[in-house]
Amino acid sequence: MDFEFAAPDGGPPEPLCMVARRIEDGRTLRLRREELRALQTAPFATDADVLFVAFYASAEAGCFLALGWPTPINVLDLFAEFRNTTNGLPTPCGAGLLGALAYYGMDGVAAAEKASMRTLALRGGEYTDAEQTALLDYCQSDVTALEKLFLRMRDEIDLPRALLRGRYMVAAARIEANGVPIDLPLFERIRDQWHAIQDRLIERIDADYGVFEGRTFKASRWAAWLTKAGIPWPRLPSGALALDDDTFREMARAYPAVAPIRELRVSLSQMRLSDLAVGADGRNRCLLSAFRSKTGRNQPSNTRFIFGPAVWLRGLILADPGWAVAYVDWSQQEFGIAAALSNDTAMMAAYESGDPYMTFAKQAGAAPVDATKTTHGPIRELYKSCVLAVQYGMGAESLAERIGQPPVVARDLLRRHRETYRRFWDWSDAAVMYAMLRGRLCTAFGWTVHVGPDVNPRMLANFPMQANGAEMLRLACIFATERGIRVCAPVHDAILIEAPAWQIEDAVRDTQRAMADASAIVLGGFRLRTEAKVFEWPDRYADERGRRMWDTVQAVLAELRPAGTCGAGAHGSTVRPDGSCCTGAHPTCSAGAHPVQSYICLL
DNA sequence: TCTATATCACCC
DNA sequence: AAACGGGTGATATAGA
Repeated sequence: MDFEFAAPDGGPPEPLCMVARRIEDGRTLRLRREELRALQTAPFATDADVLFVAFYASAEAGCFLALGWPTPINVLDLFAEFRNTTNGLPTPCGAGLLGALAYYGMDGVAAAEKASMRTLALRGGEYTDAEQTALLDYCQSDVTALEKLFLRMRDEIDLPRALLRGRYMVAAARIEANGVPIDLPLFERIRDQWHAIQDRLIERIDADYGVFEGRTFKASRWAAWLTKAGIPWPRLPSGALALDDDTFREMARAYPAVAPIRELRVSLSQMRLSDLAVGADGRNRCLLSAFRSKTGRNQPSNTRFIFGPAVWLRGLILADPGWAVAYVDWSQQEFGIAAALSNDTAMMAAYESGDPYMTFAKQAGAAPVDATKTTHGPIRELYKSCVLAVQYGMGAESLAERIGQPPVVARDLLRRHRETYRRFWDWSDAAVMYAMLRGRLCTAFGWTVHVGPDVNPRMLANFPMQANGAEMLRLACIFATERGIRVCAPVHDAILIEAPAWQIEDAVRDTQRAMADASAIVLGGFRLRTEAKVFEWPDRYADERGRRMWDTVQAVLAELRPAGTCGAGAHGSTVRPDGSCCTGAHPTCSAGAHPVQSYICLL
C-alpha cells in the first residue's frame, strides 16, 4: 500500500489519499482524504497473519498514526530490503522505488511524473477534484510498481529479519511523530537575530584585521594581513592557504596575534544554522532517514534535526512545563561490542570494570592496579585515545598527531593494544579477511555491506562495531516505543526521551532496561551499561561542550536587546502557568545576569 | 551570475 | 598512494 501526503515543515504528515492492493486477488482500494479521515482503522486487516508491504514504511506508518489507526504488525519495507540487498554496491538510479525497479531492469512510473506529483502532494492545502484524481492515479501506479518490486525481491528476502527492520520503521514513525520539544520563542529569536549576532562578533574582532568582507572570511585578505605581519603560513598541496582549525591552532601557538581570528572563525563556524524543522507546536520533527547509511544508521538531515548542528544549539531543547527530557546513552558502546563479539576476555573485563580506558592502561602495564582517573588522568587519556583510534583503524602517525606525542609513543600504544587484546585482533583481522573473500559482511540481524574490489579495509574493520551498534539502537527504539515510552530522537548510541516530570525516573529506568535488553540480544547475553542525563523544565538541555558558545550567544542577544526588556512577552507563549514570564533558568530573560563583555570569548 | 569543486566543520 | 569509521552540509573560490 501507499499513501500520498503533505509534509508541512516540522509538523506531522497530512494524508491526502491511499491505495492498497491485496496481492492474492488484486483487489484494490482507492481512498481520498475525507474517506480516510472518516475511518477509525485501516480498511484492511493488519494483524498478525497479514504481511503489510510498503516502500519506506515509516512514511506509511506515520500516516497511520496521523489518522489514529493501529499500526500493522508485520511490516515488510522494500526500501530497507533494497538498501540491505545493495548496500555498498552502486545503485545508478538511487535507492528510491524507481531506482530499485531500474536496478532490476524493470520500469515504473516516469521519473518526471513522479517529481510533479510529489510537488503537488507536498503543496498541501486544498485540492481540486481533478488534482485528487491525479494524485490517486499516481498513488496507484506506485502500488503497481511496488507489487512488481515485491514479486521480484520476495525470494531473496530473509523474512524474519526483514520484519524486524519493518518493525523498526514503525518505531521510527512513532519517534518522528513525537519529535523533540524546543523552546520556540528563543529559537525564533536566535533565528531572527542570526545575522546580527554574527555581525556583532565580527565587528568586535575583525576591526584589528580587516579580513572579512561582510560575513565572509577572504583568503586573499588573510594572505595580505599575514604578509604585513610577516607571518609565514602553511599551504595545501593546491597552493591555497591551509585554513583549517588545526592549522590555526598551531599557528596561534607561535603567533598569538592569530588567536582572536581563530576564535572568531570557530564561533562563526558553529553558527551555521539552520533550517531546524520546528512545527507550530514547538516540536522538532524531521525524517530520521532510517537505513540510509552503510552501517544501517539513521541519517537525518544535519540542518533540520536538532542533533545535527553544533552541540551548543541543543540548549534549545526544553521540556514542556511539568515535563522532563532525558538523554540516555550507552557507555563506550563500540568498545563493549568489540569485546563481546570477539569474546576477548581481557577486553570484556576492561568493559565491566566500568572504566575501560584506565583498565586498559593497567592491563598493558602502564599504570598500577590502584590507578584511577584522578591519580592517572594523563595516562588514561592516552589509552583512551588509543582505544578510539583502534576503532577507526587509525595509524601511528595520525594517533601521534592527535595525542601530541612523537610517533614512537603512538606506535607503542597501538602495539600494547594488539598485545593486550590479542583475541580481539584475531577476530577483527578475520572479519576483514572474511569480508574480502566472501564479498560481504553482516551484523547479528543481517544488515549487510557488500564488498567491491577496492574497499577500504578500515571500513570493514569498523563495520561490526558501528553496524551492530546501529542494530542495537534499532532494537532499543522498538522496545522503548512498544512499551509506551515517548521517544523524541535516536542519536546513534543514545536515545532522547520525555515524560511528565513525576514519571521521568521510571521512564529512564524503563529506557535503560530496553537498551540493556537490546545489547544483550545483539551481543549474545553481554549487557552494556547506559548513562542518563535528566533535564526537567524549566532547565534546558545542557551539554558541557557547548556551554561557552551558548553563553556567548546569550550575551550577544542581551546586548542586541538590552537586559530588562523581557523578550518572552513579545511572543506571548513563554508565560508560565504561575503567571511569571520567566525564571532564572530561562536564558531568554536571564542573560542580563552575564557580564556583557564576556561574549568575546578569547582564549 | 551561476555552478562545480575543494575544503572545512559539525555530529556519533 | 595513503592510510580515521559512518555521515550532512556550508562556504569560499575557480571556472563556465
